[in-house]
Amino acid sequence: MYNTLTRRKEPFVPVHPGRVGMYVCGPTVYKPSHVGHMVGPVIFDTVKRFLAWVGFEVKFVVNITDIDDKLIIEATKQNCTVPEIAERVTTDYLACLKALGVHSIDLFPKATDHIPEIRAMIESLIGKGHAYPSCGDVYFDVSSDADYGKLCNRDPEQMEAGIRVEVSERKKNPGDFALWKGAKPGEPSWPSPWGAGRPGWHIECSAMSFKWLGAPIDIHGGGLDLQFPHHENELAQSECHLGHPFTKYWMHNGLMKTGDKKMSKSEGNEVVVSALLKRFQSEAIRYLLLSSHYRSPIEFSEARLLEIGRTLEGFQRFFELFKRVTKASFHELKTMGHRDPDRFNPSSLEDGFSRDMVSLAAGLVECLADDFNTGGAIGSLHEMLTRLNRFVAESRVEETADSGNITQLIEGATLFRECALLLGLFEESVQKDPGEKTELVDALMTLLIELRAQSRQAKNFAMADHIRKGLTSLDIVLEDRPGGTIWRQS
RNA sequence: GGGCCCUUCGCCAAGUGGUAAGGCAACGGUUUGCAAAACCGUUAUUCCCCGGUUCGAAUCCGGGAGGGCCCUCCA
Repeated sequence: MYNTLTRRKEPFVPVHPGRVGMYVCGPTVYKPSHVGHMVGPVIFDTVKRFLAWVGFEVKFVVNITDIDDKLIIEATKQNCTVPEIAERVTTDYLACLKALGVHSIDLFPKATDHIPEIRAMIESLIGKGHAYPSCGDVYFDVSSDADYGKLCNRDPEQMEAGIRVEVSERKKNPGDFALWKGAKPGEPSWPSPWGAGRPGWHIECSAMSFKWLGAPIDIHGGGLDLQFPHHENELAQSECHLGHPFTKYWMHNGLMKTGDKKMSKSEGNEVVVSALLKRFQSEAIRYLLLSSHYRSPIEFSEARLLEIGRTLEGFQRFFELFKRVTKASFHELKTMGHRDPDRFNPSSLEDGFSRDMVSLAAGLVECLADDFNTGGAIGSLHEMLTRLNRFVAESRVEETADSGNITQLIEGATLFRECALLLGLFEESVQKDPGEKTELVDALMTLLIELRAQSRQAKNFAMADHIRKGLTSLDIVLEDRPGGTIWRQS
């Protein structure tokens, strides 16, 4: 995997054999999640799926930052309390994750539940000479850390030249950052040796990651925009506190763009997930996020989502075909759920369908093993789909219902499902716009299909085509399959 | 001023020294009464440009052009 700290790909060797601790920076919960917030969770969910499948025991933690200046401002604006905002936005965030198939996060610790740990860490940093109280605040002293800037490869002096915010009088060096912020009247606060206040922005992640994952942890992830200052500062304060490394592998995902600009709450160009989910299937959103490499920027557009919708229909049709032929539901196929080297070894098989499927699956695994190349893996998924469809066509299993072929088809589809689940795709069957399809519609369709079948039998193709064209104008497509005519809404 | 990164078919996109995956779109073919779906085939002798290294480069090095992100709000 690519490690931001070393700026190159490295073999993944966890700190403790067999176990992996992964911490990903979650949201500051002051505004509903936009699609950009989903990139990291979906990527790291996939990372965990893969690592777990390979055999590691993975603990995956995503924090919720529920106290911050932004929350205080938002609460004032909405005339409610900070916890109310935090609660509401957190609920939205969790619902979005669930919709996108992000199920692998083990814990969502909240900053406000870790004030004692945060205070203790600040005390330790002051004790070691890395931090100093100043007018009710406490700052981290950047000049006390010789390594400062190592994550982002930056020289503190050079950074001053590009500084674009006012430097507070309370700081010793312009690069110093707040560990603790004294409260102004009316602001939410907690007692501390430096006066009532709240934690600064970066300290909560350090404190929570130590508490829930220990140190050093294996993987620390987040968006590219967190690299500086958030992660640089986390790294500095953590290593000064610990006296040893904080994180072995740093992973950063690319940012989402709209119209060539970064999507962000402050740009005001964000596409809110909950609204998007009303108009597009969640699967298409997940597919979009996984279709390019996680370190690249992703351009968001509805046109692209629509295109992916067409792509997904091809998979959907296969699942329906699979059910018609095997009488089994693709979404209920039992997979192994872990790596079995024998099953991913094509050389042990004779030429043919099974061998092709295994070799495509092995290719997919190789993609994921190479810095989580989900785009390449999706390519393999498409090739597997084509191979499955080709098998159905060549074996004529739809007409013959040959039991040997059915067994092979089920095996192939099971392998495909195992691969798709590594990406979190096709987990559940997609119900297409329910409500339209009622018993009455079903009965009427059966009648029309029967009438058309009779017309065709009588060679009255004009009538048969009239029926089909009429249905087409109602967005209903008929397909004459070997086992009879089927219909679907387009 | 400094740091990081990107540029591959009409669009999206994989590929990190061994001779260009995949998707969408388009066009042929098989199939079909005709369709639909599916399958097969075609669509980049070429990877922003110019040099260099190498038996061999989209991949490495140097230079140039264009674009993005970051330098204390951000996933």
